[in-house]
Amino acid sequence: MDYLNGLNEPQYEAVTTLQGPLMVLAGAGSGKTRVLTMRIAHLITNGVDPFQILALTFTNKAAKEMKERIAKVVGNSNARSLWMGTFHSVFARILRSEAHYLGYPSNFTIYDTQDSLNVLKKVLKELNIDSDLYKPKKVQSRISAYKNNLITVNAYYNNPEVMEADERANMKHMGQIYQKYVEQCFKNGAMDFDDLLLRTNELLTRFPEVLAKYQDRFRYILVDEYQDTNHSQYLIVKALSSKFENICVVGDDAQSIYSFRGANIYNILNFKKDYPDAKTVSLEQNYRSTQNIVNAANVVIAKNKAQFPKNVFSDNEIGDKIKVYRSLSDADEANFVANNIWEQHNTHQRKFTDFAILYRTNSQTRAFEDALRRKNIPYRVYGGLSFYQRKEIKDLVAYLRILVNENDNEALMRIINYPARSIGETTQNKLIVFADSQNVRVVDVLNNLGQYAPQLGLNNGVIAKLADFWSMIKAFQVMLKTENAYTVAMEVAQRSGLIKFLKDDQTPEGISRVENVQELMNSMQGFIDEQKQLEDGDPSLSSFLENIALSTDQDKKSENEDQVSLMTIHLSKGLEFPVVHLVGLEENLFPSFMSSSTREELEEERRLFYVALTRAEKQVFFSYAISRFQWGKITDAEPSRFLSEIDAEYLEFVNPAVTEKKVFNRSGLTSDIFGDFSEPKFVKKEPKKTFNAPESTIQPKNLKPVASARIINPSGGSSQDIEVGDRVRHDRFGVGEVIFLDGTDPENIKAKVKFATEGEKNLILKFAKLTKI
DNA sequence: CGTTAGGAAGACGAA
DNA sequence: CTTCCTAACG
Repeated sequence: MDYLNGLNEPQYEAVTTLQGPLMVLAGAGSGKTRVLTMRIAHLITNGVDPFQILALTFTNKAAKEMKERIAKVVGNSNARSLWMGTFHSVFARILRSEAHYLGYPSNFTIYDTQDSLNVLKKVLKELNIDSDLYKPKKVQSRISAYKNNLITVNAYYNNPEVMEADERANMKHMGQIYQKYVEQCFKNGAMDFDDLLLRTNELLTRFPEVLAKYQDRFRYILVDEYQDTNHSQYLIVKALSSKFENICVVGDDAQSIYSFRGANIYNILNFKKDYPDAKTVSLEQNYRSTQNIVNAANVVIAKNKAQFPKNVFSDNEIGDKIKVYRSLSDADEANFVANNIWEQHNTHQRKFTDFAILYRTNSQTRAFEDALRRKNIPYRVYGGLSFYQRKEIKDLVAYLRILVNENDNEALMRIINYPARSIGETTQNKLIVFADSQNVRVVDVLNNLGQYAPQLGLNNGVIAKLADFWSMIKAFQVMLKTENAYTVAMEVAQRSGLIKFLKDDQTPEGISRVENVQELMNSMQGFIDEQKQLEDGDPSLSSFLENIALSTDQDKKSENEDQVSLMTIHLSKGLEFPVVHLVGLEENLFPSFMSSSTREELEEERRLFYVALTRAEKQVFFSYAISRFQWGKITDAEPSRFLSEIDAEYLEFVNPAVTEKKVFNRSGLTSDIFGDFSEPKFVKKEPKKTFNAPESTIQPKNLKPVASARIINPSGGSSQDIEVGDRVRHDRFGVGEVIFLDGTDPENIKAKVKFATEGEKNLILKFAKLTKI
């Protein structure tokens, strides 16, 4: 049992308490993952069948890593039979095998947020509901809230409270919309993310024999990140564990950051009420960060009211103070960060992977990408528009989805005329209207085209096109019975005309789309190979589709490349980095303007701040800008209140040096710049245009990132200095050389460029979108 | 039927 | 600024 060596006292207790309810309050960096893995290993070495252990993690990547670590202690075959994964993936798997209870096909499609939004938009249109009053996103989040609170359509109509709330919000048609949306998803054989949990609850409550089966199987249940579970997840865990009560939850109330998607911090705060016999263990020693970082984080989080009292501490070195950098603009901030990383890389022997840039919103990435790219610093952006949300990927995936579940009307309508095959809007509408009138699905009409054709009111040419299209799909389906998923997908990509269509577009965007499709094919091949090696692996197409539907950005494996990580704070949960740049510390950005109205919202923002801070091992850099380019114009900003919540003793203000003096030579300003956060008024007096240096007025497109082809979000738009003699690319005129620059007003600099093919052109830099090459 | 230009509206976080 | 949607044209 040498794996127990080296655990501290509370860790040891958490690992060796195997029976009964247990709550482990694990502060940031307190060795939580280690405790979880060792506890599972300990269960197995004490004779528990791994098959009877269910471990719910926050990401699939975490599950995978934990399994590997467990395997090292108890061996591969033992670790393999563990049930381990996210709520969504574990219960999707269970729902597939029990789908018949609910009237669902076992090959149901999983709709992501985008898919479900599309369904909703159609529902709103069909019901003739004004989408100005009923913003699809708003409607979607309300429906999500119903589902997460187990308010089914029936329950909705029996719940005057909720109905009244909707009426007060001027949304009295919500019930109608909700019902239609659920019906449509059911008809499509599809579940959205919330359904995976809601339907699991339905399964467990309506069918006692199913509940009993899984209660008996999962005798030991562990839940990681318990503070971020929602009501629906809470009930699933409660139901499954109620027989044996061997339930171990691990979490940190100070790190609850997902209430916007229904997470309920009271699940963890009230654990003792649910299980009065529960034992509580607190892991308070932080092994990750310096004392300075831990102390600063403690000071901030102490401002929150709703939390367990705790005393997180570090025995590590005291460490550097947190450096605070005040910048003039978002571009300036990005330059500071890039310079800083560059310098530390060169002088302190740090690898690029040691650095993380954490921000509140995805839209902040661009400035940093530009700055890093200009310095040739390799980086990788996590999150944002994820790979699988790209249009070209969704298009190909829609074809594949149809093969697995032809009832998936969303997928069908997406591809029926893509690439264009003359099945236009009019035809599509006729199909839909007709299918509705016959109370069948569009796919049923296609399957019985001969029978229905006379009634459709379409001419023979169009009918032939429909028949062609559908026989192609049918051929793919037949092929799928004998060939593997990769072969079929390749055939689909080619025969559907998708690849050809994409290849016709020779713009850099078009080329990258083809590469993306190629990348999807590669990842599919990789998935198949991986699954084949697993004893219980499933290399089928439907398995692949489920995998990508539930994949997270963290799940994508890093290539072991030396790259700076860029991500939102939400995505950084559970990760750690030697050096963290926490950027955009401004009021209305962080805390977000959407979340500063109530105390609850503000406390969550503060927890988010806490999470960001505690990602760092050695060094933290804060930065904020006093003006920022957003919504197409420059906006003034004040420093975030979180900065003023940290005692000055933990902070150090960095001199912003040259840029500042260049722009501000007015006396007095530079001297008190770092003084007073509480008096932001002088910030507002700053002249706005001064920040608009030439670099921010040039917006070249299609900059190829130097980092690598793996960058998730390589869309262009950047700023850079252009000088006489530079070689540049213009969207229309091609490549040329800058021969003359004219003008001092940054808004209005003209450039004379000699193009190879087009001759000399006078261009206004602001509009010309030149790319330096 | 398909493409494109132009206008309106949208932006916090994400399985 | 970007994305989405509609209107007009080819």
